[in-house]
Amino acid sequence: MKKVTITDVAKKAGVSKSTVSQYLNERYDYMGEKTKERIKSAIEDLNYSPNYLARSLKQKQTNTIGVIVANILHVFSTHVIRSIQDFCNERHFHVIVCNADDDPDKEKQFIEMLYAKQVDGMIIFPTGGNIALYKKLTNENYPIVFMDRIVPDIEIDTVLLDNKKASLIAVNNFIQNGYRKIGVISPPLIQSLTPRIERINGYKQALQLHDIPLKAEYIADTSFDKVSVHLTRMLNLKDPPGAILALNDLVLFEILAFVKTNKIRIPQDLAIIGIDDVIFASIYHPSLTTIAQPAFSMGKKAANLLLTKINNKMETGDGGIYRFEPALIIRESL
Amino acid sequence: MKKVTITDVAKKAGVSKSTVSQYLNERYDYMGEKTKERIKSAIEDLNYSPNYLARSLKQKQTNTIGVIVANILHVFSTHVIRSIQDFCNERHFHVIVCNADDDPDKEKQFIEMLYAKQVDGMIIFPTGGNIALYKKLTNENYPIVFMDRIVPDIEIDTVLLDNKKASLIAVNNFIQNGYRKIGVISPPLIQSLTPRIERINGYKQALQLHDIPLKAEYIADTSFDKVSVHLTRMLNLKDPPGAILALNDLVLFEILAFVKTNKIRIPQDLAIIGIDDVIFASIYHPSLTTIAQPAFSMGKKAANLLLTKINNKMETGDGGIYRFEPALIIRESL
DNA sequence: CTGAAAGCGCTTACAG
DNA sequence: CTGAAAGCGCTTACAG
Repeated sequence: MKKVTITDVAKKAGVSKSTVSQYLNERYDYMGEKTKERIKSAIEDLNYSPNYLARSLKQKQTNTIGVIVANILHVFSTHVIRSIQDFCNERHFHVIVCNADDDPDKEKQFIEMLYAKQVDGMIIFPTGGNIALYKKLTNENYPIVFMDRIVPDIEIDTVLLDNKKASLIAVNNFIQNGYRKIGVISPPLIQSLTPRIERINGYKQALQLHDIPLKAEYIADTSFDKVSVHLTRMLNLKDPPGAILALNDLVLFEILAFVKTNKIRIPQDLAIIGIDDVIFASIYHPSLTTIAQPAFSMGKKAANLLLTKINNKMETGDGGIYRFEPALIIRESL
Repeated sequence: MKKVTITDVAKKAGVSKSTVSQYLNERYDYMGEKTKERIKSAIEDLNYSPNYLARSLKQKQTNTIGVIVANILHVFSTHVIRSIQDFCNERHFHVIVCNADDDPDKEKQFIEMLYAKQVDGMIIFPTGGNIALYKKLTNENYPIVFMDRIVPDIEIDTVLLDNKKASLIAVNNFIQNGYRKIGVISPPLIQSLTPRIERINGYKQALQLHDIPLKAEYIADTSFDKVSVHLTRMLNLKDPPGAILALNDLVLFEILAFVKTNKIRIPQDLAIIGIDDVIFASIYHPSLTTIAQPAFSMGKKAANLLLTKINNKMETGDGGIYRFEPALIIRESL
């Protein structure tokens, strides 16, 4: 079953390959009607489907982009990916998604693979562990957009949440509702992970603005499997927090698991706000007040920035930072 | 910023392109040590990265597969995709995911695009609306695996849940717990959507096995936005059901939303089992008894079948049906 | 209005 | 042990 090529079509239609190619690319400018017809029916008869690989090789454009996500387990990643796909598919771009699993080595491999496959550009949730590689790509003007995390000293457009504001809003909301003993649980505070750092800073700043002294015992920075340990510790303090800010969806999940096994009542025993609007927030009992990231807008923005770069062959971008507004969704958990 | 090609490397190393190519493909059989070294350092000096597009064109293999999912909103789809990706990435295959959105036209477009891009094979959650196209591909021995849905009269390997059994297990569990008035809510029963049809049949069969007469009023087949309407109707029956089987995750979600707004207590007022083990099942209050699909094994199986076909250039498969066992996860919702 | 020719960046028999 | 040549399936100036 050998594939039918443009040569077969040309032969069948009694014209040259060039003419068939013109036809395929809709450059009809000077093409005779009968020629068009003959090519059309030859294509149908032979059931010809052009080989985009060959075209891409020649045109140096694959109409494909790569997305390398640091960790696919976050709802945020999922939503961003979906929105990138929607945006790109409408514009006849394909997207290849890779999950780096927070591992810089994997990230490196994926970047190199995608690059070798000649994808026209990449949207990366950077692990932060491949500075040299990021630099190399920007130096040669390769289209890249970063998502969610800022990499210092690199001139790449970056789309992310106004993370500090997310925490500010959350803490303010607690305070407005009468809570002053406010704890926070964060995943490990690694310097390169912008959202965590900024959110913790926002939390601290918000307390200071309200003249509430920071308490180290109210702050936990922990891997997911140890969330319950820290909660136990906090809630057994002489003066335990009455409210907890969950720094992201996975932390929130662990907190809710803890709450369930320990029969803690929300919000009577513990008020909760989570950053990331998890899908079950509205049906949970009580429904959960959350800070939503506009993941769809953010994905769309990143895709738009990238495709614009690809189409205009502009410089890789000025390292602009595009901040998106978090949205407080008030429900019943405080 | 022109790209460096194999010709540049050859020139720099003072050998021919052929030799560089041999080197790249690790055919060192007869290659002199000094030659190897020279090529190696030339590659490093020039920062050369081979163009896989050109290689693919020549070798007629792209090391990329396509996945076309009927509807990405289901957890099941998400998990299957993740598992396909993991499996493929380990084997240095890339995957391009497309969401057909339950629209046969979109599905057709995606199939044709992916085909034109020369992906080595596809895993499809078929909408069922493109029989001619599926046939065409199998006729030319193109590697395809179907997921989740059976398309009649087509010889394509298909991986799916033992759906009937899923319902049987659920209904049996209700009965063992003393429930005999058991309702079911299903998304629209379109003939081509195997899971729904089989699950409804399983539900009916299970009742018959226990000599419980079927009641049409206990069965709702409805779009998601009308789930609450049907629930209202059912629960206002003179003899309302005391238990409800949610046929998939999205239906379950709607039921839980209804339960919340109407302050219905689970399981006292209504017992629930959902097919699909939603992520929040364990932390929900009460935690939810579900029937889990082994989505990861299923994705892996599909990927494995496909890659085997691709590597062996075997016939497109005998139309084997690979059924996976549903697993009852007992929690507290009945 | 259409065709011949060169070329995209590789790989692969084959010759020596 | 290495190189010249042909070819993968397209596109694109350019000639006529």
